[in-house]
Amino acid sequence: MSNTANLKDVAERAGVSISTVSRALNGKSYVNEETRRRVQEAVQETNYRPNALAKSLKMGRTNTICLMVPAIENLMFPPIVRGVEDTARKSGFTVVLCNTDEDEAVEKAYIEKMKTHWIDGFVVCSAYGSASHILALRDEGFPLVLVNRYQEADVGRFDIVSVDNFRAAYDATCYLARTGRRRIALAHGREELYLYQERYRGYCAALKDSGLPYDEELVLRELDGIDSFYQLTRDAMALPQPPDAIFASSDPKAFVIMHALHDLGLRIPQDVSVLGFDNVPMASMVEPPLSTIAQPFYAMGCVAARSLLRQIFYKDKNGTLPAAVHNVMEVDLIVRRSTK
Amino acid sequence: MSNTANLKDVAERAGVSISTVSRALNGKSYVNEETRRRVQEAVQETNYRPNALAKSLKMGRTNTICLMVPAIENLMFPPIVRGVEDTARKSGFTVVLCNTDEDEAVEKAYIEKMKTHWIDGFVVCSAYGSASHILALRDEGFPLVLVNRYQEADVGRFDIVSVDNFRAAYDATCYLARTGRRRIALAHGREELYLYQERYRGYCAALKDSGLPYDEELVLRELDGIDSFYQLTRDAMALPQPPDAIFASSDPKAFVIMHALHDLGLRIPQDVSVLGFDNVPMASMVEPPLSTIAQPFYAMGCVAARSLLRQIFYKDKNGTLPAAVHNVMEVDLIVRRSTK
DNA sequence: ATGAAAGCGCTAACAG
DNA sequence: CTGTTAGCGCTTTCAT
Repeated sequence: MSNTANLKDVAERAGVSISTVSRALNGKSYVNEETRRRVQEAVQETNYRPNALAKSLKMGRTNTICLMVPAIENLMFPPIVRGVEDTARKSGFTVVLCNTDEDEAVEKAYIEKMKTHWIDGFVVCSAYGSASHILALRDEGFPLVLVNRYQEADVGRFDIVSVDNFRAAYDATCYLARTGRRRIALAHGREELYLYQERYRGYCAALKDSGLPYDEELVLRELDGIDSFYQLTRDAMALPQPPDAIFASSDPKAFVIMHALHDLGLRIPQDVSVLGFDNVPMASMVEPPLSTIAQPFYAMGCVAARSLLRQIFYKDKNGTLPAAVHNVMEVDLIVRRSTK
Repeated sequence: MSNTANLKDVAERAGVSISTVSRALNGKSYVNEETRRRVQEAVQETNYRPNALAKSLKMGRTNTICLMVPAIENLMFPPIVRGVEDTARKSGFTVVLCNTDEDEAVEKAYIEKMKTHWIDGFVVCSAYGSASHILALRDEGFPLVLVNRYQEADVGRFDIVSVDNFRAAYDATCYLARTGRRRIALAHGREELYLYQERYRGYCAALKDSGLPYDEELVLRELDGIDSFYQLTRDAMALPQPPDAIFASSDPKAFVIMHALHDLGLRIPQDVSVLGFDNVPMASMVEPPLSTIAQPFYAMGCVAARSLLRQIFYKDKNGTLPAAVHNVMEVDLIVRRSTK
C-alpha cells in the first residue's frame, strides 16, 4: 500500500495545522492564498490521498449507492445498470451491484449489509410490486428509487421510473391492427407483475377500440419460464383460427416465439407478425429483425440515478426526503421486418 | 436513519464495557458465557447494527472489491460479473462495478477513487494486454486478477483467469475441416488483443495440420466495429472461390455474418457453416441456432473472485501477496445447427 | 474474564 | 485566517 500519508503528514510538511489543510483541500472556508499553495505542494510531495473511510465515518455519507437487480444476465438490465453507473460516476458516486434473483432472503441480507456500510441510497429494479422490506427503506429515511416494477399504490409514495405500460401496449396492438391483423395474440408475462397487468389491459383496450373481439384462446400465458412459449406458440397456431400476429410482452419471449414459428415452417411476417417489447440489443440482429416497443433502458438508468442523487442531496440539506416523483419515460415503436 | 445504536449503547445496556461487547460480538477472545448472553440481549434490545465504516477504518480492510469491465452491455460480461458477485457475496464481500470503456482516463480515475475507498482488491476484465496503470496495482500491494485479457509476458506475474485461446481456435478449425469444409474463413477480432492473436494462431495451425492452404483472402479483418463484418462477409462470398465456412472469433460477429449470409440468400449450414466463439445466451436463440465455442463465463467470474479472495486473505496473514497463478479454464465445442 | 484508553483519519465547532 | 480539540464507532494492547 506504499502511500499512507495523511492530513497530519501534509500539515507537518506544509508547516500548518491539520484543520488548515482540511480547509484548504475542501475549499469550504477561506484560506490564505499563500498557505493554500504551500498545502498543495505538501500534498504533492507526500503523495497524499484522502481516506474516504475516515471522511465517511465523520460525515455519515459514503457517496456510494446500492443498485439491486434481479439478475444482470437478463438483457434489459445491463443498459439500466450502465445508465445508473455513468450518472453516479459523474457525480463522484460509486455503485455497488447486487443481484438478488428477487429472492427475499438475499434482498434482505443485502439491505442489511448495505445499511451496515452506510450506503447513501438504493436503486431497486426488482421487487414485484411492493415488497415491504424494500418499501420500508424510505420510511427508515433511505433515499430509494424503484425502476419499472411497482404497483399503482406506490405512485406518489416513492420515486419511480417507468414507462406507461398500458399506453405502450395499447399503441402496439393498435399498430398491429392497422397493418390489417385480425387475430392478434398476446404473449402474456408473469401475471403477478403490475407492468404485465398493465400491458394486458392495454392490449384489451386496443382490441376493443379496433373493433376486434377479445379471445381468451389468443392470450398465451407463461407457464414456467419463457421457454414455455415455444409450445404455447405451437398450440396457438394449431387453433382452428390461428393468430396472424403475436404481440410478445418482452423481446426474449418474441425470440422463442419466432423460433417456434420457424420450426413450424411459418413465415414472419407474411404468415404471422411478431412484435416484441423492450428492444434489447439482440432485437436487431435476429432474422428477421424484430419490430418492438423500445424502452429507453439506458436513459431510465440515468434518470433513476439522478432521482436518487436528488434525494440524497435534499436529505443532506433538509434532513428529510423530498416529495416522491414518478418519472414516466417515452417508449418508441420500432418497426423492423417481423411485422408488416 | 432511526437506529444508530453503537457499541457504547449496547455496553451500557448490558452493564459491561465496550471492549467486552466487541469481544463478545467478534467471538475472538473468550467471554464469559453469561456475559455473552447479556450482550446478545442488549444487541437485540438496542437494535444494534455494526458500523462497517468504523471497523474498516480501524482494520484497513473494507470487504469490498472493485470489478472493472469495459462495458456491461457487452454480452460476455454479465455472466462474469454475476460469477464474481455471487462468489464475493458468499464470503461477505461486496462488489463495486466499474464500466470503463477501456478508456485509460476513466480507468485511472476509478483506480484512484477505489484506493481512496480502501477497496481490498481488483478484478479487471479489461485492459488490452498489460496497461501499466492496471498492472502497477500489484506492485503497489493490491490484490489483482486479470480476466481473459492479458499478454504472454503477464503469465506468472499476475493472477489470470482465461481459456486456452490457441487451443480452442485450433480445435474449432479442425472440427470445421472434419465436417468437410475446405475454404474456412476466419472473422478476426481486433488484432491488438492478445486473445485474438492466439485464436488466429490456432486457426493457422489447424489449417496446416488439416492440410488446408492458408489464404489471406479468407481472413476477414475487422475495420471499425463488428458491423463491418456485414460487408466483409459479402465481399468474401463474392470471391471466385468463396468460403464454405466462417469461423467467427466471437458470437456477436457470427450474428452479423449470419445476417449478411441470409441477405445474400445463402443457406446456413448447407451453403456455409458458421461457427461462433463465446456461447453468449443468444447463441441458442438465433435461427439457425449457432454452433460455438463455449467459454465458461460464469465459472470464470467465480474463479476470478476466489482467486482474488485468496490473495486478500493471504495478504492479511502474511502482509504480502502470494505467488501468481494462471487459471486456464476449459472451453466446450457446442454443435448446434449452424454447422453440419 | 473484563475494563481503560489509545488511535485509525477526518471534519467542525470554538477560540483566538 | 488559523490552531486546538472533540468526537465519528470500532479494535486492540495493556492492565487488572
